[in-house]
Amino acid sequence: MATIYEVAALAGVSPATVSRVFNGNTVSEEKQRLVRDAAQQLGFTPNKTARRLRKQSSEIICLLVPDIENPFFTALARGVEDRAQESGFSVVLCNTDDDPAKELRYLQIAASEHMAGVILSPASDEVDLGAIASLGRPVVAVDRTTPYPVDAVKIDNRAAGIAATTALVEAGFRRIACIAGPAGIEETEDRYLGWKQVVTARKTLVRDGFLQHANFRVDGGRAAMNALLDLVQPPDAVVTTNNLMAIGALQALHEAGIDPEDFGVAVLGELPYLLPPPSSVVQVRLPARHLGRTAATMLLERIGGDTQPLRTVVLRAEIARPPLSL
Amino acid sequence: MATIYEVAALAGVSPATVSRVFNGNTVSEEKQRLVRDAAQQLGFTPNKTARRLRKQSSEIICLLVPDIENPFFTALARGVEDRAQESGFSVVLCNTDDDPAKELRYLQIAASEHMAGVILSPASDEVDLGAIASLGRPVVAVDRTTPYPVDAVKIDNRAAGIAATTALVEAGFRRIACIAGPAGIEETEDRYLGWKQVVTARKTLVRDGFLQHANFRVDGGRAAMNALLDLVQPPDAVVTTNNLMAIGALQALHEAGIDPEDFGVAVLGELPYLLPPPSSVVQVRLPARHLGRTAATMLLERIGGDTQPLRTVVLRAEIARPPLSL
DNA sequence: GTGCTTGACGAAATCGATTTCTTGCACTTT
DNA sequence: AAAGTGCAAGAAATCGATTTCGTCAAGCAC
Repeated sequence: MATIYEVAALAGVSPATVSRVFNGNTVSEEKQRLVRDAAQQLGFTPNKTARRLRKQSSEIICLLVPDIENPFFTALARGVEDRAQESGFSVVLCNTDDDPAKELRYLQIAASEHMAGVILSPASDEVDLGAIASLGRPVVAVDRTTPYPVDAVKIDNRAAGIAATTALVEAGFRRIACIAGPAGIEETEDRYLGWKQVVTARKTLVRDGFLQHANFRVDGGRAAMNALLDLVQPPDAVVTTNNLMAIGALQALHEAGIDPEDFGVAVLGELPYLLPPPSSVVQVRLPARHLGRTAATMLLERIGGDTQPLRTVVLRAEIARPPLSL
Repeated sequence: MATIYEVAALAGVSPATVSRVFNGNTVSEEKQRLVRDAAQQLGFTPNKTARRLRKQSSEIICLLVPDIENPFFTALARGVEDRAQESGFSVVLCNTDDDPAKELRYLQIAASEHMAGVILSPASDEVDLGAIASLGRPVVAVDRTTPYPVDAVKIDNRAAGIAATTALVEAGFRRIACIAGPAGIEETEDRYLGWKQVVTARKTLVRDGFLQHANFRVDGGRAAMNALLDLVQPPDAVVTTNNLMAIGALQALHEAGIDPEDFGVAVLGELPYLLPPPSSVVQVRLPARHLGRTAATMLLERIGGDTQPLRTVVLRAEIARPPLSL
């Protein structure tokens, strides 16, 4: 890899001039040409590490998501990536497994790697954004918020919960349960509140045990569904607060030999790659990609020096009935 | 962020000593303690950028995949990540969209960022590994190989194709078509050859048009399936060479009102999150995660200075019949 | 006691860019 | 003509670590 010094030597100028050529500063036409020719000839690419050390910043955005295998988050990542590319930034995607320790570790890396900013879906309320914050690096929370004063992009989770539940009520179901995520995660908490609001307002039957907490994964959804089916008076429909848990719930229904046409299922999120789902499945589409794109836009604005007051952007989910893209 | 100089000043030693403490060199007990205390007190973390500039290398692995939204590749990424973590390495995940230009761009970034090594699924045969290679950074090709002399981990694609097709034959299907990926990609080429070998050996009926090429995505699979169904004498079964195309094919079947029980479908790959697939769907499990883990292991060995001759590890796919994990 | 080895450790060079000073020259301005 | 202004461009400092080199003292052999 050629260095700026070799280019300078070949072009017969000082290294400073070479740097100026590549950073848009005032250099005479004459020397510009000399430098560019020399650079071309040597196949010179500026060394990012050296530049970063000097400038104390880079063109890399760190994206922290809890589960890279969840299509919701990969779609979100695509949104971030597309937007970042447009501005010449690269994205580093890191998987936290919803583990605060891993999360902290990546945040420290982001800091010591001089990354330009961080977009994250916090694993818990206790995220320590101290290190990043003290460096003055911008942070945008996405999908979930944090107690720290940072910009955020989220979904109107309660409205989504309301929409999903209402759809089930209107489809004629009267004993609607809810499979929510782990207690304490705001995102799922709000969705569950949406459910609660509707079942209360519509005076549908709610029994003890109709609210199940599960981890966000397929197995959690399945276990929760089984628990619901084991109730003395089981529900006739269920709202699941994320996509993977819905899959688990549908699997459990299938195993129990229940015809999905007879059991209402509403999902907050999309069922990825699903073959025609039973027509009673209601999907509330979460704009994952758009969420990512918006977060990236906000982050880039901050990186660019924008100092307007903190913002929280709330995106609305749209309800979709099957057959969706079919 | 505290620097090594501040720590040195506080501990009353030279910066060199501080560095030595954190790099396992000979330092007296006494000063070790002094330095560690000082570091602790200041919350010192070594600046990775400076270190990288000096050492001309980092602890970051670059992983290039063609489609981050394909569960096959996220599983692979998990494998890489898990292994990397064990050795204290971080993984940067980049999406090439099967676009050689994007790929090249990322490879250049990997080079100028002094990343420790690269694991990639090449978008095409024309990948230019020149830049990376000339830096002496190790590269491991995964899932697909390249003409460049690098280590590789792949799947026995032909065997997988054979297994899938054979299963259909044994299930009694006699007009078996194949939906392959884009022509020219070795990975899909081999799988298709497996199909060809079996249909030839078993003398099943093969018509013009029974081999369809498609992009690797859902829409491609659907279009190909529709083309097959439009044939005058359509097939009674199909082998699809990747997971997403299978989804598309199944969608097309559904739209055409064909009962999936009557139409044989075999997939090279797993159908993610699928509700109980029609019992005639044969899935050949591709060990994606393991593929990633193996590639990471090989790369880390090279990074560690291993100079054994080039290796190509071939992993065998295992055939699975539904209901799989259900 | 002299000479030699060994080990701890400080001084200074180094990685490769960016950026601040400075210098020198051309060109106005009065 | 002297002084002031502006601008291109080189010299050198800087970012924060690692590493080479050299010094000094302790330990050991003869």
